[in-house]
Amino acid sequence: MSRRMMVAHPRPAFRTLACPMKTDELREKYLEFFESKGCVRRPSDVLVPRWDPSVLFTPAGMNQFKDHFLGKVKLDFTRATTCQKCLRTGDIENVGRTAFHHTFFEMLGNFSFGDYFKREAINWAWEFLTEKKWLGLDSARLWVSVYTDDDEAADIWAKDIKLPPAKIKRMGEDDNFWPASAPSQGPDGVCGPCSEIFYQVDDKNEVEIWNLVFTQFNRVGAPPDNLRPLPSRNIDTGMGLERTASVLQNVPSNFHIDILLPLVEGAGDVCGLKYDAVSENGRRLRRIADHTRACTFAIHENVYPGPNKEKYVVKRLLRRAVLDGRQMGVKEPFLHKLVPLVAEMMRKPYPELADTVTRVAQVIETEESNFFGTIDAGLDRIERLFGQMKSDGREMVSGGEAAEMYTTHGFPPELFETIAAEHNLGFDWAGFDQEMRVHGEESGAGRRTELFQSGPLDALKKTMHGTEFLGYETTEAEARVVGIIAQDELLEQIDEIGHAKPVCLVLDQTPFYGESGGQVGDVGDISGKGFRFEVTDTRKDGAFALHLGHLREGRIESGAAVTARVDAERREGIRRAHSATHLLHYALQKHLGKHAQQQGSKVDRDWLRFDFSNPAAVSPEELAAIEAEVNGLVSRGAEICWRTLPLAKARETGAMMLFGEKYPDVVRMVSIGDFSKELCGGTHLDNSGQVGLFKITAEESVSAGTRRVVALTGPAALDHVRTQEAALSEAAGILRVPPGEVPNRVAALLKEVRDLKKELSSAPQAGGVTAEALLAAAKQHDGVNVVVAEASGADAGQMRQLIDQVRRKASPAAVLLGSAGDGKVTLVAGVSRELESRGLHAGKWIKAPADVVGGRGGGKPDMAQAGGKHPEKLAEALEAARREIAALLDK
RNA sequence: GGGGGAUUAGCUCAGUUGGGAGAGCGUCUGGCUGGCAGCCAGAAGGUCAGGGGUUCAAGUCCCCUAUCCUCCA
Repeated sequence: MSRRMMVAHPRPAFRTLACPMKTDELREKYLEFFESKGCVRRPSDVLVPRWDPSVLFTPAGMNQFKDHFLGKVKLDFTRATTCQKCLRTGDIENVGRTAFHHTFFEMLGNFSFGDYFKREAINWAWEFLTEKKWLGLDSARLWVSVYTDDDEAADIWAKDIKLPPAKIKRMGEDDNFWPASAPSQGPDGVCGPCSEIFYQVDDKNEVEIWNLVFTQFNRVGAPPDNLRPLPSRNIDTGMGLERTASVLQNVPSNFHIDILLPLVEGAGDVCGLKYDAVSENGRRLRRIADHTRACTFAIHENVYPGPNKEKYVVKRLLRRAVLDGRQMGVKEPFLHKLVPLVAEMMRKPYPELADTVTRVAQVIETEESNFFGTIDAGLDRIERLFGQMKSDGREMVSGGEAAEMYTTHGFPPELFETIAAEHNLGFDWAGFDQEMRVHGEESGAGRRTELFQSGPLDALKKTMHGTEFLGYETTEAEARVVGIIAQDELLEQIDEIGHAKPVCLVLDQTPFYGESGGQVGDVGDISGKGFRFEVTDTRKDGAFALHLGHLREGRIESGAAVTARVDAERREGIRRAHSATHLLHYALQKHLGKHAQQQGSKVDRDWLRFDFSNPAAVSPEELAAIEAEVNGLVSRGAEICWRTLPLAKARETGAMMLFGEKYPDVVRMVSIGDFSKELCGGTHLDNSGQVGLFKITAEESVSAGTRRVVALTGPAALDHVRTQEAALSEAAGILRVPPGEVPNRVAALLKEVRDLKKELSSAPQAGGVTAEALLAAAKQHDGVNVVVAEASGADAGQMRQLIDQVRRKASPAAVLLGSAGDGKVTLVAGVSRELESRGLHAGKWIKAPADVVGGRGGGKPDMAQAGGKHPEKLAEALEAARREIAALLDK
């Protein structure tokens, strides 16, 4: 993206076209046009591609086709077109400042996988842009760029399109190559030149609206001669939806198109301001609109604000937008009010947003409140800091202080600066930036995973669609070995018994369930002529089931016929837990409300963990009701069945589906009785009665707004109940009461213990020594009551109390007590406060006796404490104390 | 994944070179009082997150664990 297109401030909107094309219309026309060219229209991929570890968010239209481009999958089609929702944070600083930067945006694309190439891509782009039937843009305002030595593309623009040479600019690899600067700087791999199409708005402003990427090379190493032609050349184009809409609608900023302007103005409404495009607040409102849109989509896909990865991005976007509001004077959560408007603006292409408006708004509101809380806590801290600065005579908040407030307490520097200015104090931005750089380095630059990974399965993926799953009907089946993978390599055979690392077998078909949808993978064994392989876990890679385990006997060759046997008893437990999970999901929604949607789930052998959204802890009463509900459904013996159907049909039936989850075109729907319908690939019971018993064992928090329930089924549930029962009856036995009386008895015992403790500590004497007795033994010395005595059996606390009593009753007094026991000596000394002025110091006094017993000590002037290791010398120590106090008083 | 911070009464938090566990709010009791956080007096309430170590002595210093907050990747 070139920087020339940036404008400091968008001009106010003006409309000259009588009936400019709506954004929704543009999106539809684009897809329609490329369908007419033979492209298959595919839905937008999810915004958060959990299957792709190399990115946090979908950054471009081609992302969902990575494997297609690399020939890693068997192709069902060779031409495609999409409108893809994307999120990028690379240029986040520019959002709101320029006319064309977003975090969230949509990209219109057409793609060719070894099918059409430059000529078609260029001709069709031009046709779509200029033909009256499509966009009908004035061709005089269009010009293009091509890669410096891409004569082929330049030729097509010149000869086919008949663009004059002045309108074909040649640019270098930093502008017109993908990835940028790839020839000289890498990375190695698939790459190619590109050609950009610009629209000239006026004398000064231009907009890049379309980028055509021609992936035709494989880069190998450093130049020269490092670009090798690819046998199969691809097309990857991206047209910015918002940019093109701004051109069509003749508005100077993306933020003023029909699907964004209402949102910007709405942001003004919830902040109590009128939108003014050229003001500072205008910039803030645009940023709020953008970030809210981005977060609404991300949260819709169940990415909640959190401490790392994509969750952190959402959190940062939200807080930035809230800060903008706060800087404009808003002191209460407001962002969440914009969610319905986002859903409304995006209703045409993404109707599903409407289903989650309430939940998304609630998540945002919670985060807003948290952030306001963070700010309030920070304000207290800043108040103290300012006080300190005033007394130190400092007038500038240092970078270190600002950075600490930000990195440790989350207090935004922009707000810090504002508040400092209100107190007539400066703010050291340069120092702050420096500190943040250091912090960033300390946090370490995380290794980035390679964009295009290759694996041992790639060869298989080119020839097979995947492993056929037979596990719904059976736990045992005949199959053929199609792949053996050990140490990341595809092998023809393996005969090493007891490989240290697990080996992976791929079969053409299998009864083994690979871990997915929360259900754990199956275990069991795979055997054939002369060998046995123990399966310890089953996972999935795309449509392939990977049987992980160890060879126990013989030798396996690729192509061998095998019998695959799942541990059927374990599978039974998993089935019970999985069906019970669906029952629980239903019961939670019935008792807590529709918002109690699944957030995550783990299904193991007669054990399940279920996370769901709920604002607060589930009360014990509600929990009991939910458990009873599930057991009621179990005893009803409802039939469980499943069928496959098109995704759209499934949605119509109202089946439970997870928002933002990537579902295939044909889905499997599991129904229990007439109440539960969920899209699910897991293995289930035939009848709900087979669950046996359902027992909730825990309810806890996972993160803000999400609760977790852990439960057991079948034999495990029964075991759990029995264990609890046994513990209770054992306790009852010890207490010699019936089990029902245990709580009362324990409460009574606790009270008794507490009362006895209190009685003991408030006893007027400790170790047989009383304050009165000590007073009686007091010796007058120079008008001071001096008491030095042994208080055997008293601990330090009790001796302190005794000293206090003596001091109160016979001030002025100097008291030192000692007690011996268990190999050590404890000494405590105290003097009346008025004696401090005579130079008396308990801490100094106590040193003399402490020396005698081989210890040290110290304390405050009026009370000190010491200890030693020679109990037998206590008497000697006390004598030393008497001498010392006499000396001190005589001074 | 890394850095910083927190964890003390029901809640919000103080707690200085290691040496008597505190405040405000809330609760309870008694008294006073026409109001908007009523006022006065008194009381109850603590495994200072858990575990280990250093020390005569640890809320305080060191190590480990857990949970939470926060920034960065």
